[in-house]
Amino acid sequence: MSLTQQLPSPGAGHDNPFVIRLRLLAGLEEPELAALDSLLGVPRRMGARTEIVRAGQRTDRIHVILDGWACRVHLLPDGRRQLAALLIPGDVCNLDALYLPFGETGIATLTSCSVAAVDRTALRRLAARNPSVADALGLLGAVESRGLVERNACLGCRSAREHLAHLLCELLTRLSAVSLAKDYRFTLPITQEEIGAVLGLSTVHVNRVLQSLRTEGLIEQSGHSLTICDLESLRQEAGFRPDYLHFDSIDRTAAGPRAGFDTAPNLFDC
Amino acid sequence: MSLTQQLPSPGAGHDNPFVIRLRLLAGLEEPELAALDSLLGVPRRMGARTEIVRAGQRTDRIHVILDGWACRVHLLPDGRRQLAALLIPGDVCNLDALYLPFGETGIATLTSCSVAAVDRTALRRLAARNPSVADALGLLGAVESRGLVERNACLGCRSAREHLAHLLCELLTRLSAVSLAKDYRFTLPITQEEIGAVLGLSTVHVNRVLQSLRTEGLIEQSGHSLTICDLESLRQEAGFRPDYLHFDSIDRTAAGPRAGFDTAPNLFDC
DNA sequence: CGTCGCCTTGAGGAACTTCAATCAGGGTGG
DNA sequence: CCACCCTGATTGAAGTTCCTCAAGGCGACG
Repeated sequence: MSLTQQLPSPGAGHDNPFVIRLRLLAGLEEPELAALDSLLGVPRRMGARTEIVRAGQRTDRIHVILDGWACRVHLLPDGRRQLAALLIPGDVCNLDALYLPFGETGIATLTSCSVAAVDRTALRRLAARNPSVADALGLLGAVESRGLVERNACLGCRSAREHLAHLLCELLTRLSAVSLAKDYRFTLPITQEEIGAVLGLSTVHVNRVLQSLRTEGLIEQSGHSLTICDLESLRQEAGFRPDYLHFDSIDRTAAGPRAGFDTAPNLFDC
Repeated sequence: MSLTQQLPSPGAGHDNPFVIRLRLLAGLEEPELAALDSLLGVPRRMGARTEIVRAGQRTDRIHVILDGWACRVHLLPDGRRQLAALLIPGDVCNLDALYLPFGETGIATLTSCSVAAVDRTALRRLAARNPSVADALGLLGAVESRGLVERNACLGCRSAREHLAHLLCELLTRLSAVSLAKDYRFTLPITQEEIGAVLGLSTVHVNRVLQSLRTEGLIEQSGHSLTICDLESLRQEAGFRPDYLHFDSIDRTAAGPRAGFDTAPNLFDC
């Protein structure tokens, strides 16, 4: 689970969580990492709750979170909003803007953030010249898509409790990968209302479910710090399988079928 | 809305709905279309409700629906299933397998289907040689991702009625693009249970909501044929905006901000 | 000390589910 | 041709989950 020991490696910008992610996910090596790092402009500091990309507006830059939390906000015509993703350091905010510079979903910070950006045409040119960059981008997109499918399943099938448990498991895993969680503890710097917007639940209900997880000893909260006391139970309840996050996709590509699926039932016999 | 008049054009396989989609979406032209068409193997005929790709198993081929309906099935560890997408002629089933040959979601036919396939490495090689193919694949992926985000919003924010109305609007639009809908009428060859698995609702509830749409004269059903009697009301209720389907992305890329978004409120002021 | 944002709690209601039974249509075997 | 069966649509009734509204509490900050 702790994938972050092999970090030390010389070169520019390797404290950069985006670089960490690319190395972990896509196995990118030195020349490409440096090229990408140099395309990223100077990080911009932004306050909490400010827009990075406004919904419906053209974007010619791909944004990357280096520090802080942000989210993708999908606005419905009548004003309701669904958070389509929580973005943590290392995450690309709007990869789809590489091909679709317009969209109904915006990007906004949740906490104060440090955000870097790449021009989309510059990135596409780099990818066209450099196949392993192209592959890395393809992988990033595919993994993002998997995450969306998983969240769909959460929204469609899972109860509020399962869904919240799933989110916490996912956050622990993702934050661990960029060294932002230790000993099952991490900072959860967002409000219950925002959690509700991710889960498709009301604030009140999020509160009650969190509370029940707390009183049952599955998690502990103090201030903005959350610790998962019983990961195994939480994972079990959530039906959480970290595979879809693909923090180890390199070996995976060469591996055999996944454990637990060898005897998977026919799709229509369940 | 009828985007399919300019079809006549010489060349191989242009009755192929996949080719139609690629032309519409990515503006691909003759040499690339022919190259793609030649990579696609001989279409395979498959019966209704059979697996195309089993969840958890390695896939080295990208599948394309040429005829019939299929779906992406996401299995939860405990056996519940969520349909992550309905696939109609012209749709790519598992584009993400280009980069991630393993996954927790399978592909299965719903009706009898004709399905073609490409080897993933062959396709990647073609993309590496041919930038406009690479762009087309990128676009396909981005559009798919947009669809997932929209469905997330449906599952998270919209009521059963809104969600169903949204699905019907979406289907009309997508089917129209491949000439499978005429006069607001199309064939809906799937059961209410399957609709429920898409919407995250029980069969019984789907039945009741469909019924209310029918009695209010918004839609008509006879056998497997569905006609939308009052598209405007349906669209209004659903909050449906076809933009995310990107059937016209070429012009869109060059266009200004979208209508209705110029005055979009701040993400946090709603 | 007052205010503001956020968490918490209670009560009542709406949306949706589950269970169970019935109905309608199409195909099959006799 | 008819009895049978199987799938899928339909209906009713009872129960859960989650929502809305509304009020308090608590800590941070000016």
